[in-house]
Amino acid sequence: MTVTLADVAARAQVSPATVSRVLNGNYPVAASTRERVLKAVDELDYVLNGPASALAAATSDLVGILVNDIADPFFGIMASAIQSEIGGPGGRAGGERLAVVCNTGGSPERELTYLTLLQRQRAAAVVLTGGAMENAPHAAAVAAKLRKLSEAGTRVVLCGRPPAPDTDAVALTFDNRGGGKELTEHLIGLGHRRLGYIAGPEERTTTRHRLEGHRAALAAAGIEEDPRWTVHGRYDRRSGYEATLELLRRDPTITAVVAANDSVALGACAALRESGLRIPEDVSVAGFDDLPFSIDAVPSLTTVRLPLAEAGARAGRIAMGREEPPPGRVATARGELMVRGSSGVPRT
Amino acid sequence: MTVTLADVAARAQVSPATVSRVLNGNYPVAASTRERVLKAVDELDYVLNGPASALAAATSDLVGILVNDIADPFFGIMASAIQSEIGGPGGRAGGERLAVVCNTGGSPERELTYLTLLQRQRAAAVVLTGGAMENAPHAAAVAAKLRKLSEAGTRVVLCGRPPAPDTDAVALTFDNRGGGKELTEHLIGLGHRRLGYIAGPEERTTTRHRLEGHRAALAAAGIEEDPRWTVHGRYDRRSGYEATLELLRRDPTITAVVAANDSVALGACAALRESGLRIPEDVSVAGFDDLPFSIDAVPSLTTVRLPLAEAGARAGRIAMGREEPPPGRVATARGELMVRGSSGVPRT
DNA sequence: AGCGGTACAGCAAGCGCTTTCTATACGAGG
DNA sequence: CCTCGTATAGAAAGCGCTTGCTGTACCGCT
Repeated sequence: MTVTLADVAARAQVSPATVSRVLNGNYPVAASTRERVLKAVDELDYVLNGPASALAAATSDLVGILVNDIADPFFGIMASAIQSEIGGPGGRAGGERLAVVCNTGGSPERELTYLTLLQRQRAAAVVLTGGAMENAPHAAAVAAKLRKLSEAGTRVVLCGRPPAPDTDAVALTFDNRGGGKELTEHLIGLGHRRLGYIAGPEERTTTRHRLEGHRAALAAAGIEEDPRWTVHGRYDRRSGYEATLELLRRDPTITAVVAANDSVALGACAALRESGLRIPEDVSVAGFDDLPFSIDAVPSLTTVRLPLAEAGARAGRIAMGREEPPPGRVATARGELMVRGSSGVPRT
Repeated sequence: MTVTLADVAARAQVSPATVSRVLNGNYPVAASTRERVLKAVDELDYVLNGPASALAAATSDLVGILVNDIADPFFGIMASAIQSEIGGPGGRAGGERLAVVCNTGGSPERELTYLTLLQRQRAAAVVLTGGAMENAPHAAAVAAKLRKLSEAGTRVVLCGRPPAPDTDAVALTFDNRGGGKELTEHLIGLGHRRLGYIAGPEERTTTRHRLEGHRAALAAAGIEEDPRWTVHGRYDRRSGYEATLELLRRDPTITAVVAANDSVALGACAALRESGLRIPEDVSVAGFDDLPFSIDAVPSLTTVRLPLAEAGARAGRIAMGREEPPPGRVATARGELMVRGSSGVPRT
């Protein structure tokens, strides 16, 4: 029924071993033989059996990319960059690899299950993107899994995620804390003293770091934070909308809203506008990430640009063993403050 | 080194066959034995070898999802919906499947290569999303590939993509033509007579269908189209920005810009605004897709909502054999016109 | 002419699992 | 008490490929 290596070998009048070597191309094969084999492959329309070769060679060409939310461009951009370096089809790399994107939906169990699935497939590498859960048992479980994966020869890279202690995973992190601090400093510099903060989900490293940066800036400026000024939500627009309304309810005198990310910031803008407030005349708004649509908002969003594509590309190269891991296995990329129209001097 | 089925069997004092049966759970195994095996699996931290079982069973639990651009929420939303139904970890489905998202970047070769890779992995199902290339040789090559996949038992589903002739792929298409027509009719109804159109890349079914709908509406209203009014570009914001500038240069008197999709529309808005034109007082703008950010634009975007998530979910279920394919293997979903702030009555 | 070396090609032993077929044990029916 | 059906476990034959090792020419050299 299906064509096998043996069929090709028979047709080319060589042994299966030779066909395998032609296909893998790491062993000397005479040009004439190679040609005969290739011709047979073509005529028979032969397709290698992936599982069989993975089994025999004890390696596979699968590379897993874990993302929290595939519908969120934040992850899409990173995934795209990673994938382009993985080589996949069309990539610069030689051996074709199947880069697979797995959507965890931010759920710890799914994250773990995907890691197991990847381990089961004997993946060549795994890249985990985005913030990690701060739940201790889960973090430990993930760390254990990552250790197992490394042991089995799977390269593990964290992209936009803090280092995982007790593993030999390479981490390319973002300086979320520094970015958050800089952003809030900018607002304080403009004269803002009452700033609302819409944080992401709790138990997320990204959430915590950005919030810490924000608070550090407030503290440095001698501003005492009012607990009413912080609201937690999800990393989406809807959440930003609702949280802003809540913020306005709690303290209508705030002059700035700092959002967990750009999507949230957009939701915040919508809520402010519907509440009859002008941006930035009445309230300034700031986001985080600088996704492509942020510059198109009206007014365009003041935010912190994260080198998503660069980090992804680097993560991909490291995962492929095409670039040396950074010294100490950890590298931190800084964000860049993008001051745009949504932030201004507060009314006095 | 690595734990195998045999190790588990030894530890549980049973034969490898029994362990396999416990793990696959389709053969009667005494409760006491099962428990013993499960305990051994747990103690040894055993993980099934995917390739080996795929080889032996001649099936795999991989499901491929092909997308044109993973960084584009249009695909992200569909992929997310598909994946949630595939079962993956956490899904409602029983057997765990690895849903993998492959990013073709809109390149025909990559599309083909990914299909081969998936074929090589003996994927259980493949879902192709988004518009197809209209390049004849390529379309034929893809159709041939899809036929091969079907023959090999891989279920093939097209989501948001026109049917592939001569294959038994199930197609869930969007009525891009009808949506385009309705959108333009709306603008004409408002009084517009000179409408610019920013189309997507040529040789893309989506592009062609939307454009055809637009033209059908013009024709029906007796408006003769000026060739200067159509500009082709990519499906991204940047392209919309540039195309709009070009449109304005060619004919500064247009009163409406219809974009290939929402991202393009946003770019168009930016260009118009920078050109000192108000939306919709001076120029109306319309998009397509109704992505989440479209409602947040200022003014919010008039567009055509496509049931991305619904179609994706259905495609996922069909791919899993959990839902009957539509009669005739083809179903078409209509878009819904969303009239919002970006379209209005033209100046007279 | 005889020798070692090089360049290929083939043999055969698995890789770790699934599954068909066969064996065993037990309770029920005659 | 013997036979038979039922329930459960094991033996063993692959699945299709890779790869270490073993030939076998053929070349250049002394």
